[in-house]
Amino acid sequence: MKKKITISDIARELNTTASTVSRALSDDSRISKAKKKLVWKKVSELQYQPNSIASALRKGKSNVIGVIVPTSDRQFFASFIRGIEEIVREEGYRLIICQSDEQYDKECTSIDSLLNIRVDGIIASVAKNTVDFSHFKKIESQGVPLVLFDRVIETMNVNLVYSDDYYGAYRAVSHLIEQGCRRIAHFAGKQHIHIYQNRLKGYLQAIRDHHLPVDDELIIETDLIHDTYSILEIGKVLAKKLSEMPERPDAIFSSSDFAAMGALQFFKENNIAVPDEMALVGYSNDFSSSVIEPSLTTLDQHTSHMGNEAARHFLYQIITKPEYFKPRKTLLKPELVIRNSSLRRNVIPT
Amino acid sequence: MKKKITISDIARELNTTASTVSRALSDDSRISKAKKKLVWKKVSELQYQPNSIASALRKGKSNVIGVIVPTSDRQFFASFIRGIEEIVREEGYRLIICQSDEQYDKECTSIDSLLNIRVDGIIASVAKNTVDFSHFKKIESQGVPLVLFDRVIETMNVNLVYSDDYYGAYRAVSHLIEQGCRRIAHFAGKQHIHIYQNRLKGYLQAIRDHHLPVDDELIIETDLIHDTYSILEIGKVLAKKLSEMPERPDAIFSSSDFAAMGALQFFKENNIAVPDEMALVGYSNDFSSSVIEPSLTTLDQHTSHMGNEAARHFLYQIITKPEYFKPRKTLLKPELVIRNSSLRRNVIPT
DNA sequence: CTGAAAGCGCTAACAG
DNA sequence: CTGTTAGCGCTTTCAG
Repeated sequence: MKKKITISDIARELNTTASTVSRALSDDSRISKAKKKLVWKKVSELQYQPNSIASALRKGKSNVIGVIVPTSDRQFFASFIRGIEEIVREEGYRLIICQSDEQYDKECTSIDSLLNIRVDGIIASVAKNTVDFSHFKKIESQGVPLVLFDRVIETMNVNLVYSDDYYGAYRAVSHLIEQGCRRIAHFAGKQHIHIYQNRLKGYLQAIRDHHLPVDDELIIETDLIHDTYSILEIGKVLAKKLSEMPERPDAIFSSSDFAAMGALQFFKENNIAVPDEMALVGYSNDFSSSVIEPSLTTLDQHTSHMGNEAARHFLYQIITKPEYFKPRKTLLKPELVIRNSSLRRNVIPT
Repeated sequence: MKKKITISDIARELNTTASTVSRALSDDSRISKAKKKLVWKKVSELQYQPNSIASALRKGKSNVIGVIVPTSDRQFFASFIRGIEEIVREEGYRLIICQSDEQYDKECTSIDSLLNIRVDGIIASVAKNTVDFSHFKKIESQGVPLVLFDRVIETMNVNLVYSDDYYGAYRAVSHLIEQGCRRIAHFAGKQHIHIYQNRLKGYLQAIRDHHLPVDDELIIETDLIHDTYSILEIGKVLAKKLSEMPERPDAIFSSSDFAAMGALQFFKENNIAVPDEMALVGYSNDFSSSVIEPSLTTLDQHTSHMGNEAARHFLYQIITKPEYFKPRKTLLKPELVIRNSSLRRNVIPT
């Protein structure tokens, strides 16, 4: 381990003091151009690396934002993160990403570590079975800006960025009805999670608004948060169940792309024509939904845009005096991407 | 912003000193059980958050590892990161993830920031058009442990974790030949990138070992690093080109899953039967490759295992005295996942 | 325009 | 078992 060279090393070589060097480095107006030149020269000569730990300690500001996601290996969260980065990078912030792996206790320890390293803010989506929110309250009480996204806690008075799941579901189901579907099943996620609740509500409302009967048998609540391949299997199992009903439904609105794709695979294997006998709509617009055949109609949540918004909320809170600050909520409209799995008029290419 | 409470606040309230509290918190054996109890109680009472910035400054150790990836929204990198996390989390390390977005200058600034915050190590995959490596040399010269993965720099004497691309390609092409293919095209990535070079070599060797002629026309070098949807398009264009050849090839080994899928889509649209008229093998085992139809044969690189290895290399370097340390290189064998796009004996399900 | 000095919060000799 | 002291590297008054 090389000896790290510091600001005072530079000062010594230049027969000046640490404070002068510090000021030169931060381009302070009170330092002469000449001196700055000298300092810069020495800096590169000695390969000086500023120590932001020391600076952070002194300034009480770390210039890092903590991001907590349930998992980073989903396109959804990955592009969300990218969306944050786009915005904050030019303001000089770095991200530190923590994965809760959908576990409450990992979520807690993540928050603790982030608080320990004195992040300037936290952007988070809550884990699937988190029901107690005291750890999030703690962030607030430490005076650290917090923005929640997607799986938000609506009762908390913090910045929120989320997608209008009610609207998305309503839009999806209306589309299916327009396509002539009359018995529409719904793969619903666990109802303690807000987004799934709202999607169910949207589904119900659309059915009712079109004067169709609601059949509880067609609403299947299941845990849609697992690794991709497992959800695919879940989709297959549910599809089988639906296909064996005496009065088989003619469409499924699934709260997960992957469950929809699993169902689609089941139907293909069992010669149930999609979309003609069974139309399908998924949720999230994962890349694979564009590639499966027939391609899957789904809802795009403009995730990287969500990330942008979350970042802006953070920046806004940072520049606002606490006494004037009011949390902002952004609700983004998802967009229905219509593909072949629901387009009855279309010929399905094989 | 609440006043942050410190170790000395606790000390004061307990009529003791900061050092005692510090020791109690680190569970030092020299502190009495009773005192520790008291300290712990106060800690939770006052909602004390340890300041790891201060601790890091003092100890010269941050307990964070910097990870630099070209992009995090690819399954490949996402699961790699997850693989690192699995291993280092229990050793108390956090990750800070930087995306170079395949840009040389972002890569440089990422390295600088990481060095500035005094990370304990850096794990990186190099950006697609990075040709100058001085920024990586700098990491070494600062005495910071470095491990390179996937797109490594073989000439650097650091820890390396990569996949045996030569083997993967050889295996893929041999498989195609076994399936009866005789004119096998290759979508090659840009040849200044090592992994693509090795895949081309593996392709060539397999062809030669089976006494087939090498036809340069069938080897198409193209930039395979873009966003997913673009590569799909590239695949379509290349497929068209191949399909118009007087002597049409009967198989493609693509260095990218997405290009292979694009080609597959083109062939389906143009009634060229896959795999019977045209067999396909991709690379990376992206989820979508299992879902497209016919499902795509591809090479799985066991990415999260790569992440595990990278993490272990880092930990090994950390515990080894610099004078005894020798960089380790791990070359992992990819696994051919045989699916329908190359299995001629199989019936293709529609 | 520059320097001296104090201190961010914690840890680790060293001393008792 | 506990306290004293110094200092990690930087920033920032305050003083000139």
